[in-house]
Formats: sequence, structure tokens, C-alpha cells
Amino acid sequence: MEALDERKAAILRAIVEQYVASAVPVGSATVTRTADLSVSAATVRNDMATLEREGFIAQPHTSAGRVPTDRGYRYYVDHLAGATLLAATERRRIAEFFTSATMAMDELLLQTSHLLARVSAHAAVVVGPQTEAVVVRGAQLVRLQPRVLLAVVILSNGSVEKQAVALAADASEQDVAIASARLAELLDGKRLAELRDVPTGPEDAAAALVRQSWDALQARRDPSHGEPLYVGGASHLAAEQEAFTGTTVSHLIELLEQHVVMASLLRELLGPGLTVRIGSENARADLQECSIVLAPYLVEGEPIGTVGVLGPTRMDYRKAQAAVTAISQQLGRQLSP
Amino acid sequence: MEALDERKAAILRAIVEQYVASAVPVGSATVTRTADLSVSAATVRNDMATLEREGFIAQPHTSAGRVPTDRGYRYYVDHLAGATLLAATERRRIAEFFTSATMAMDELLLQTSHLLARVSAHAAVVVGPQTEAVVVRGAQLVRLQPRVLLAVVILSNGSVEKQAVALAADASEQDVAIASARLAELLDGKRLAELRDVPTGPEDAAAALVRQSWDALQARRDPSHGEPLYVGGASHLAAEQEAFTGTTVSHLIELLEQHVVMASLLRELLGPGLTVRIGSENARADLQECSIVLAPYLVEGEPIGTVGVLGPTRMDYRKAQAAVTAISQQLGRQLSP
DNA sequence: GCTGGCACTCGATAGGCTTGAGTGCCAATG
DNA sequence: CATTGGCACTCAAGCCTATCGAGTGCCAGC
Repeated sequence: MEALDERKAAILRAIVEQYVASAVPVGSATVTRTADLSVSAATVRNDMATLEREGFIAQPHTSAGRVPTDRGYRYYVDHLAGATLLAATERRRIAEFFTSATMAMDELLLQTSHLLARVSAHAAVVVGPQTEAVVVRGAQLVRLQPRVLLAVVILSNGSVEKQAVALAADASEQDVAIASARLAELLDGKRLAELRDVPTGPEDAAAALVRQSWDALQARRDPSHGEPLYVGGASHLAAEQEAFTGTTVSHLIELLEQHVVMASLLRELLGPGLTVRIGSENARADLQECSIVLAPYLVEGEPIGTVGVLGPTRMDYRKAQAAVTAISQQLGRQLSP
Repeated sequence: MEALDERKAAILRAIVEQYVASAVPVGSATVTRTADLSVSAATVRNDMATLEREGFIAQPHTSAGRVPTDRGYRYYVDHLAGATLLAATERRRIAEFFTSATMAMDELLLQTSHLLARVSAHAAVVVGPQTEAVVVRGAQLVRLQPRVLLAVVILSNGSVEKQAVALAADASEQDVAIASARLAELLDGKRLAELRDVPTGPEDAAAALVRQSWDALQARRDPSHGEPLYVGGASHLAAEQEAFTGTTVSHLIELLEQHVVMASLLRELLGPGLTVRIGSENARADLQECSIVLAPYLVEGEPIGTVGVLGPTRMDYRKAQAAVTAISQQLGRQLSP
């Protein structure tokens, strides 16, 4: 992609920002009024013709103004939307939230997704941390049904992993208690990532229960099981209804409710830093009119989860990027030991 | 409310069912075609004029067909929409879900809300059980931050209650461990409803921690803290957009995301059996165009939670009632010991 | 009490016209 | 040679009008 000269860049920027603000195709007159270019509308028109030829903007129909293409948004995001700070009130809101947030991990992440939705004015997602690095602080087996146990593992970050264990045979109350104690002893203080090798010990009835629970917990680590996902502010999508023609808001909200699908989508997209995916850059057909802005949050330099927003391609990328950046940093700091 | 004679009732029923199916005001000709009345359209017109005078139906404008009023829907629900069974495929889907559902309580309730949304084709809510009657199977204190502990209480139904405990003073790792063990001993085997009296014991550093955790857990029982609420199928609201004029879909979805508000709303509405709230029967201004169908689910004859659907007043009440009834019964059975 | 007939109403649809925002092109200009 | 004012052109949106038809209310007759 060739670089644009300064004036064309300024024109593109004006078109993007004006269109995002007004949702109406932008004409040359509006550009000269908005951007401080000190050239005439005719000159702007010539440049706009070039920009269109190069695929940065498009006309919905002859005799209408220009609208940014996905490529135009891409150039804007890459070259024109330099890092911005959020408004002071938003920054304060975020700071307040995180200083007063003393809830457990899952509640914290859910509330964070709502905060991000509020700040960015778009639907927001938060993917919970991989629990690999977290230390087990307690484990317990609870009977749910005659032949179903529930293995509960309490982690040092306050989150709780639960996994149903279907039993091959009946088990006495006593054996469950023994197995529960033994499992607790096995897991306590370990990191979940270490749970690779099969436990050994006396081969009695309780051992069978321990082994089955162990296997169930192992299976849970399979990524297809899905990381925990929290969604906030889906209502924003409904408010942006006019922005979607090819797909329905209803379908997008449905997509957000399919946590497994969303989680794997986000996992694929995630890069080392702030990532922006614009419209047709998304592989999925139902996201052709959507943009996703996401970033990992880091604890001790390691990415342990993701925050992001989902909105129409016609979104305020500066604000979205600023919001995602701010929240990811604050969340990472919050979770750092 | 006076009762309608048989023919007027049949006409009202035809109007409601036709309008629900087509979303178009229903005229006398359509009624004669749909309902098997063996009277002419003119006769139907006369009756429709009466029904309108009595407030069961209304004309959007002269020379249009009739639309049921909230009162018309109410009469339909009370007298004309006798109990129906769901379609066989839906019944099978529900049965399959519950026989194969071996997940923990919270996951089960979340999945149930999705199932209900699917079966009813409306947004669905499930309010989690009051945990009063459930027995504690384990308890533990985990340090989240230097001055914040997390009290984790595992319940016999597989759900986990978590409560952050803000400490008044620093606490050593050892004291936390002691307090954790003591708390576990105090709570184990008790029902949460029994946690009324303050624990007594040696007055050392650990005792202070136990007391603070105890108080925090007590505070949690305050209903304003909100029962757990699970929402599924909010996307259906977006699909029903045309049905809402006074309020926006966006706002309704936002409402569903405010779990505390929704939970208290549902608590107010809940009756001993199936409850239907139609349009203006709802106090809230933003629900004037919505109907809510809800029912408690029972364990050992006691209502322990709520399931319900939220949709436009123009909804298929028979289907909604059948779905809510079926799911509430199945869920109650599933949770019965 | 029911019915067929009939005049009437009024939203929806379609066509025709005007308006105006916006474009592309061009000749003139510094 | 980039810039500019001018100008002809295009085309969606808005508005008006006419037409259509679904649906009603009323009435006289059975």
C-alpha cells in the first residue's frame, strides 16, 4: 500500500471522522469546511477522485458524497488515528472502578466487560485468563446426582473451576469423601499446567474416583471446552442497527451468546498488542460489516486474557482503541500480584 | 369483566391468533375465513364493533382491520388459550437436554435459559434458586489482594458462593489458614439459612478473620444483593424490533443486562403458578409493549426459583405458556433430590 | 338475528415533478 | 503544473397527486 501525500491523508481523515460522526456520505464541501486545508472544494474533489480510484473511499451512488471503504478505515487506523487518551471523565470512571473492585475474578471480568461497553459505546467482550499459571488453593468432590460428582477446584485468583464427573459405577459416600481429601492433597499448591501426569497411589475404590475426576479435569483443559467469556453491552448493537444491511443485529447478538464460537474467534485474532479487524478483513461472512478492536491483558509480561469491542465498521476507532488499551492495561495491573 | 358469548369469543380468538401470526390488522373477512363460524362477514362486523366498544380490540385507523388490545390478550389468555402441549420435537429437545445435563448448577441454569429462549422463540430469564435450603459442603478463604480475602462456599447442589472480605488489618498467611479451617468447620453440613447467630470461639487473630468473613457472607444474603440471574436469547428481541414503537430494543436488552433490576422485577411479579403480565399491566413504562410469562420451579413443593420469557405483547401466548410450564416443571424435577 | 349490498374512509402504493447536494470536467490563472 | 471558479450533469430524496383496495358502518330485506 502506497503512502498518501499529506493533503490526501488529511482529506481521508476528514472523511472518516465526519462520516463516523454523521453517518452521512461526505462531500467535498464538507471536507473543506471541516479540515483546515486552505484549498478549494474543486481541489479536494480531484484528490477524492484519486482516493476513490485507489480504493480508500467509495460513492454509494453517483451524486452522493464519499464513504470510507474498509481499506480507507484501515489506512486511517494505521496512519492517521494516532494514540489518543480517553476523555477525563472516562479515565476517572475506569480508575474508580478498578480501585473499588474487590470482587472475585469472574465477577470482576463481567463488570469489566460492562465498563468497556460503557466507555467504548459498543458491545464488549472479555475473555477470562487461562488458568494454567494459577495455583490451586483447594479442591473438593461434591455429589450432584447418584452417579455424578462435581469436582470443584478453587484457584488462588479467586476463580473456581467446576467439572462434572460421570461415574462408571456407584460410589459410597465414604469413598467420595476419601477421594475428595486425596484429590485436595494431590492438587493443593500445584499449578493447573502441571497436571499432566496421572496420579499414582493405592488402587482402591477411592483411587478410581480420583482418577476419574483427574481425567475429567484434564479434558476440561482442552481449548475446545472454551475459556470463560463475558459479554457486556450487547444493547449497543441494537442501537447501531442502521449500520447493518447484510446481516441482522439479531444474528450478531446470537453470535455473542455463543461463547464457544466467540472465544475461538477471539483466540485466532489475538496478536501481541492492540489488534483491529475491519469489516472484510474478518473471515466470517456475518462479520463483513463489523469491526473488532481487541488487546490482550498482561500479567508479568504474559498475556493471560483478552478484552475487545465489537461494532459496525463505521465506528470511532480512536475511541475504541483508547478504551480497549486503557481497560486492558488497567485490568492487567489489577490482576498482577 | 363480563364474559363474552361463544361467537364473540371465537371471533376474538381468531383475531388474536391471526394477528400474532401475521402482524397485520385482521378484518372481518379474514375472521370468517379463519374461524369456522358459519355466519357472514357482516355479522362478524357487528360483533367486532361490540368487541371494540368493550375494549377487547382496537382499530389502528379507520378502514383498517382490528388489533387486540391488552385487555383482548388478557381475555384470550384467561379464557381462550387453554393449556397446550408443545410440539413433539420441542418436547423431545427439552427431555434430551435434561437427561444429558450433568453440569453444575450455574451452568445448568444458563443453558436452561438458552433452551427456553429457543423453545419459546423469545428472550428468556432464569432466576437461580435461593440457596437457603442448601447444605454447605465446603468452605475456604483465599487471599485475593493483601487486604482482601475471598470466602468460597461450596454447596451441595454444585453451586459456589463467593464473597470478597475486606480486612480491617493485615493478616498473616498462617492466620488466614487457621481462619479458613475454622470457617470450614463452622459451616460444613449447615444450611445457609441457619447462619444467623454469630460464631463464638477463642478471641485470637484468626477469630477476627472468621468473624469478618461471617459478616460478609451474612451481608450477601441481603436480597438487594440479587439472586443469580441468567439471560438467554436476547437476540430474539432484536428480531422482534417492529413490535416496539415507544421504547427501543436497545433499551430492553440493556434492561435484561441489569440483573439486579430484572431480578427484583421478577420477584415482584412471581405468583404461585404460571403468571402472565401483558403490556400495560406492567408498571414500568419501558415494558408497556412487552409481555412477561413466568412460573416458579418447585423442589419438594417449594418454589426455589423462576423461569420466564420476555417478548412483545404480540406474542404466541399458548406457546410461551407451554414452554414456560414445561421448562419450569422439568427444571424442578431435575433439581429435586 | 342474520345477511347481502352499498357508500364511504383512508392508508398504502405508484408515478411524476422539483429540489439540491454532489460530482466530473474544463478552461483560465498564478 | 497544481489550483481554481464555473458549469453541466446525475440522481436520491422529498413532495404532490391519483389510484387502489381492504375494511368499515349502516340499512333494508329475509
